[in-house]
Order: sequence, then structure tokens, then C-alpha cells
Amino acid sequence: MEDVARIAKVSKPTVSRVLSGSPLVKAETRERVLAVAREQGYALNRHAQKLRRERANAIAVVLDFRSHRQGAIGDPFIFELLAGISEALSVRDLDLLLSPSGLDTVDGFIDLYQSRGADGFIVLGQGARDVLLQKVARKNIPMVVWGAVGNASSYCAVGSDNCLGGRLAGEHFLSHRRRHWLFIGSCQHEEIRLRFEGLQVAARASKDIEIDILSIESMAFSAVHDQANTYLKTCAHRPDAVFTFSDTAAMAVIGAFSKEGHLTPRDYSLVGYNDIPPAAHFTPSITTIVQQTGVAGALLVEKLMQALDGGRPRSAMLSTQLVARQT
Amino acid sequence: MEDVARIAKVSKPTVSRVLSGSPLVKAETRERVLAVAREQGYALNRHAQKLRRERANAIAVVLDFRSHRQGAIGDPFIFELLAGISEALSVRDLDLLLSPSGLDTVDGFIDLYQSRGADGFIVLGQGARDVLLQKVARKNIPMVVWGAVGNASSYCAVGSDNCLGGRLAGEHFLSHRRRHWLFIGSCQHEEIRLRFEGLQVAARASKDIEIDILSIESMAFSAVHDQANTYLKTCAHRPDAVFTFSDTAAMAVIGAFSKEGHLTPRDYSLVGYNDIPPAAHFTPSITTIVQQTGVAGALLVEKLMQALDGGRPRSAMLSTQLVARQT
DNA sequence: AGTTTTTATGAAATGGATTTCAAGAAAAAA
DNA sequence: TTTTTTCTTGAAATCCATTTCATAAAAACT
Repeated sequence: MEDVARIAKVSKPTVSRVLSGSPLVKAETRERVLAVAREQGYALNRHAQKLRRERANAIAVVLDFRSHRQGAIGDPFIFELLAGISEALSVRDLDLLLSPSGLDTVDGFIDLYQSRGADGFIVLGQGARDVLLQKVARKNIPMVVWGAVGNASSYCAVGSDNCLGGRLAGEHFLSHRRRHWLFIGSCQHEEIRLRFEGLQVAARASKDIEIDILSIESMAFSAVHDQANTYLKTCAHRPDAVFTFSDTAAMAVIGAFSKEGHLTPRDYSLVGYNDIPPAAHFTPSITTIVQQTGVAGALLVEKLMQALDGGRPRSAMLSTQLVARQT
Repeated sequence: MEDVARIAKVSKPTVSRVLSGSPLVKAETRERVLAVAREQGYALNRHAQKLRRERANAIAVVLDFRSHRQGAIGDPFIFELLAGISEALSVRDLDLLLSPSGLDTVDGFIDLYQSRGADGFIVLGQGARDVLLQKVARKNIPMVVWGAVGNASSYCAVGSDNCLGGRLAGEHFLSHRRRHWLFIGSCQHEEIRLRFEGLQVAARASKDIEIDILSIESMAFSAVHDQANTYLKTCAHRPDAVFTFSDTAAMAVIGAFSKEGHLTPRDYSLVGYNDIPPAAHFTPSITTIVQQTGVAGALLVEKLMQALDGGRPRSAMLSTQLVARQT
């Protein structure tokens, strides 16, 4: 920077001001400095800048790859979310640090934050980490979480209205006069537990509904397939309605059940989640719950910005809708 | 850091040495410093460190979200790749900067590199950006690219043997005595063009093969579905073999063709790409080409490390296999 | 013309860790 | 016991941009 200053016949501070777009510099000087900087191929050192400004200008996005690989919870949904976040951060000129290591303990968060590695955190899916996140939030670290929107959460959560999603599925079953419902998914995940809860709420509208639950540890396609198959072979009552945690899981169920001659929509109604593109064209096509993919990422970033400004953003719940496909 | 030094009754350099694990410090001193640092809740400033060390300790991963949303080229494949890269970088204690803005010009790359924002780049899918990447490579910026492994590429590329993938598909068709082949995908993408090339190579084994190509601009599910449907309605010869750029696209084709009564495997053989989990359980199940998901990310990172050490890593091609499912 | 206000610029201090170089202490060799 | 070698440690220089504070120059006002 000194070189640029010398060649342009100004001082370092002036160059700095020009480069950070300060309005305090005369237009003529600005042009000159800019020209010199360009021809000298000068790029300022980001770390010196971050050091001095005491800001990282970066947000860490925490994503548990393991639980999202092989079409787990979110199908391509998490990817869409990531795209939205990336876009929203880009606009604000913030860097996106993807899943830095060490964030499986509170100290990991504290360290990254204090060492100015990141100004804030966006956690995608609280999964089984809720306790950890509660602790992090108590340390006053700017953070927003995508996932279940709890009632008394100490951190700001943004997520779909999973309970509504469950209720919609239940109402769909009711309207088809289904009585033996099966829910497939792991209640370890709060988001999924809420969907189950919603399903139960809907069931209360009628007295003779039975709900069974098939708890799946792994979200992998083959695990769902195999467990669903085993379930059907050993259950007392074959279900006439199935609600799965994802469309991909729904596909697994279709495959697993059809092997036993249990067919949708003839023998049972099926509702998936996420409305992934093939859901509409699968044979048979899959009724599903859509989340508001588009706005999610932007909303997360917006809330985080509020937290960065010292505010305490409110949690937010995005609505969901049912897309009925089976007749 | 000064505080820690004072309390532990040592000097700043000693603290620095302890924290960066230097072996020059007496064990006893090390313990004392570590204890003080911990109890004081001290975390060193990463930017000061990066400034002094003149390294970012970060890798930028460039990903064109737009072309990968809605189940484009890679289905979940890109996600797997990302997971692998994240893992491999974590092990080496490098940060992952996801799709920083401004990387659509050579100057963007140069700026990020020179300003020490990133020590190197991993570009996922060269898409239509090949020219840009060639230019970047010429600037001696450490970079590896996932995508088509060209013959005379000036940069290090790692990718599947797409040509082999195409050949395998073709051989599958030959063994099923199919004569009217249809390739679906955009040759704008080098990777996909190579698959088409491989298909043509296989076709030469027999004299009476006709290959048609349906070039799709958008990789979106609905676009593929609609164009495939239109194609079938207007084509002179109905194809008896279809090779698509992804399994998701294959599903779209199944849907689009079945509406016109054109069914697989009865009327045509179908080969997709990537072997996504539902492919095996789709009805009908989909024959597909598998890429070596597991090693891809690690290999990319390894190559980049070589480049960072001043080497010129060789491009590498990963093998692919055909998973036959339809009878 | 003289004074006040505004605008543009620079000198020096600052943010925090690392590295070189030199020196003191301890251990080994003579 | 003296000399040489090996370990530990610290002072000072360095990485580079930003910000405060002060001054010089220009413009605006009596």
C-alpha cells in the first residue's frame, strides 16, 4: 500500500480511504489512486483489514454432512437453503465459512467467535444438538438456527411450521377416510417430532384413529426401505396411511410395500415431505408437504444481521402447504 | 496475548510458541502457559496470525448454485463432493470458503488470492466457464477443478471418466439390441459432451445405429420432462434407447414417455447417471452409471495441496461403472 | 482584507501474532 | 574447573490497513 501511495503521490491513509470508498477524498485524487492501484495490480491484505477492523466479515454455516448425505432429512432442501444463504451473504459482502471444524463443543464456538474467525453462526438443523446450541446461545454469540421453532428456545430459530405440516398430512388422511396411520421418522429430531405431533393433533378430530410410529435411526434410503419392509411383514394391522419425513423416504416406502403387494393409492394414502421435483412424476405420484424454500435462506441471514447489530431477533415460522397428488 | 504472557510470567513469543505447538518450549512452561490461557479464556486472533504468516489457511470452493439447484447436473452428487472436500480440508485444518462472490472474472480470482482471502481454489464443475478457468490457471493461482478431464487443459482437473460412462451406456444398449438411441443433455457442458462422445464410440461397434440428441438448456426437472414429451410427439422414429445426464432426468423421461404409452423397459432401454438412492427402487428401476463419490473430494484436496506446495499436479480420471437394473 | 468554516490530507498510533537474532542458563565434554 | 554445546527464553522488528487527531488549503462569510 505504501508503494501505491508513493506512486500516486499521496499518503497511506488516503489510499486506504479510496479503497474503502470513503467520501472524504477529492474525486480527482480518488481517480489517480484507483488508477495506480489497478496498474500496480494491488490488492489489499484482507487479514490486516480484518485485524484492524476487529471484524471477520464472515459467517460460519454449520452443517452436519453426515446426517444429510444419502438423501437424509432434507433431500435437496438443505442444498437450496445453502444456496439462499450464500446468495444473501454475498449481497452483504460477507464470507461464508462452511462447517468449520471443532463446532461440536461449546468451546469450539467460543473459540471461533473470539478469535474472530466468524462474526456469527448459522446452524442448519439442530438435530440432536439442541443442548449444545442452548449453551452457545447463553454465551451471547450471534447465532440463528434452521430447524424446529421451539416455544421457549433461548436462541433464535427459523423453520417451517412442522406441526402444521403434520396436521395437513393428517387432514389429508381423514379426508380419505384412513384409520390406521403410520408415521415414519426419528423423533430424535425435533423437527420431525413436531410433524408427528401435528399428525396426532389431526387424529383427535376423529375417535377411531390409530397411529403407529416406525422410528428410523438412519435416514439412508436403504435403511428406510428395509425397515419399512420388515414392518409391513410383522405388523398386526397393515397401515392405510403413511406419512414419511421426506419424499425420498416415501419412495423407499412405495418400493418396500409394493413388494408385499401393499399398494398406494389403492391400499394406503401416502404423504411425503419437501416436494422434490421427481415427487410429481414418480409412479405413483407422491402427495407431499412443501416448505418455503425460497425465503428461508434470506430470512436466516436477515435475522442474523439483527443479532450482529446487538438485537435479539424473534424466532420465525414459515408456513407449509400440502400438495395433493394421489386421487 | 500480552496479558497471558504477564500472568504466566513469560514473554509474548513464548506464549505464541506454546499456542502453535512449537517444540522449543520446556514442558513445564508449556503447561503453565496453557493453563493460564485456558483460565483466561484466551483465543488468539486469527487475522493477526494470518497477516503475519502470510497465509489464509483457507480454500475457496466455487460452486455455481444456480446450475445445481432443482436437481441439475449432479443430483445429490455435488453435495457428496462438497462433504468430501469439507472433510478433507478439516483434517488439514483449512477453512472452507464457500462460493465467495466476484469469482466470475479472472480479476475476481486474482483479487481474492492476492489479498490472501484464499490460498487456493477448488472449482466444482467447469460448466461453460472453461475459458475463464484457463485464464486463471495461467496466472499461476493454485486451483483444481472437478469436471471434464481435458487432454490439453492448462489446469489440473479431476473428474470421472465421462467418456467411459457414455461407452458403458452404449454397450448396454448394444447388448439389448437397441438401434435408435437418444441422448439427452446439454453439450455446452464438457462433461456431458464427453458422455455423448463415449456413446458415439460405442455405436461404432455396429453399423446400423442411429443416435439423436435432445439438447436441454435448463437442467430443471420440468424442463427435461416437457422437452422429452414434446420430442416423443414430434420425432420421426421413437427411440428404443435413452441415455440421460442424470437419474433425476431419467425419472423425468420415464414420466414424459409413459404418458405417450412409450414404456421402459418394454419399448426402450434407459440409462441414467449418478445412481442416486431412489434409482434402485423407482418403478421401473433405473440402470445407471456410478461415479466414485467417496474418493473424489479427498482427491481434489490432495491435488490442491500439491499445487500449494508449488507442484503441478497431474489431472486424474476416476473410473465409472454401470449398474444394470432393468431386465 | 480578515475571519470563520469546510474540505482534503498526512503523521503517528493501533490492532495482535510471529520470527529473527541474540543472550542467558543448563548440560555435556574436555 | 574450564570450555563447548545445547536448550530456553526474550527484545525488537515485522506483517499491513485503519483510525484518530492535527494541520494545511480552500471556500465562505463579515
